[in-house]
Amino acid sequence: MPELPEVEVFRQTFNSSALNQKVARVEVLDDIILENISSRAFQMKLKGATFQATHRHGKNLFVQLDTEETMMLHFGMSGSLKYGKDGEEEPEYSRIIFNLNNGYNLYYVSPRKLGRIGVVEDEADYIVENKLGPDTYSDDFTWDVFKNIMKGRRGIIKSSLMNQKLMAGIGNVYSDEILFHSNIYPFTVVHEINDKELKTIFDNIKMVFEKVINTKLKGKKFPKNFLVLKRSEGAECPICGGRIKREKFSGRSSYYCEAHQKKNLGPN
DNA sequence: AATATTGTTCAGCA
DNA sequence: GTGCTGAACAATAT
Repeated sequence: MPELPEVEVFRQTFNSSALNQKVARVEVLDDIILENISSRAFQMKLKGATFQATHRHGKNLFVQLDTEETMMLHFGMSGSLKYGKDGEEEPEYSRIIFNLNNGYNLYYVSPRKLGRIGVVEDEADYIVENKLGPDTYSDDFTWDVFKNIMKGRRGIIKSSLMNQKLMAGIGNVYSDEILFHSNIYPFTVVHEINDKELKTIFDNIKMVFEKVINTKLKGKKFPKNFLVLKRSEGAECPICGGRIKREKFSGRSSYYCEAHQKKNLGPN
C-alpha cells in the first residue's frame, strides 16, 4: 500500500540494508517497470554503481548513485522493496533484482506492474518537471504553506489532499484516515471548511503519517481508533460507534463515518 | 463469477 | 484555467 508512509518505511529499510552497497548485476525480469529506458541501458547505468544516499518526496523514492545519477522508484498501487540473502527464494512478483556485492539481493516487487523505476540526472529537476507539490511529511510543509495551497480551491477536500501537484504523498486510504480524525466529510467543498478545521486537517496529516510510519517500522498493529482497520461498508466506527459508509468517486472508494464526519456549513 | 484493490495519466466535458 | 468522471494500465485476492 505505498502511500507516503509506506515509501518512507521502504526508504529507512533500504538505508539499513542496501545503502552503501555496490551493484554487481541487475536482473530485469519485466521491462515494463522501466521508465523511458531500455533494459540494457538501465543495466549499464546500475552495474558497478554504489547506492550513496536516499531521499523521498511524496510517494517517490530517490536513490543517489556514485555516478552523478539518481535512480527513481515509484511503487504504483502495489509494490514494495525486499532484501534477502543470495540463494534464498526470491519474493513472488519480483520484477527487478539488484545483486549486490555483499551477497545480498534487493528486490523490487510489483504484483500489478503499475510501479516504475527510472534514472534521472537530478532529483530536484524531476520534482519540478513533474510539478509535484511539497512533500507533506517534510518540515517545510507548514500550516502556512498548507493554508495557502487551499486558499481559493474549488473542489472537494479529498481530491485536494490527494492531488500530488498540490501536495505530495497522500493517497486514497490515508486521505480517508486524515478526514476521519478531523470529523470532516470527504466530499465537503474546500471553501466550506473554516481555518480552524483546516488546521485540524493539517495537524492530522502529520499525526496520521507519524503514527503509520512508527507503527510499520516497529511492526506493530495500527492504533485501535484508526479507520484503516474498518474499511468496509457497515463496520462500526472505532471512534463513535456510528456506521462506516462507502461512497465511490471516480472509480475509487471513500470510507467515512456517517455519524461523526459531518458536512460543514458556512464559510469561515 | 463478480467485484474490489493502495496510483497516475489522459480524454471529454461542464 | 479548474475540476469532475471514467477509462486505461495489469494483476491479484476474495
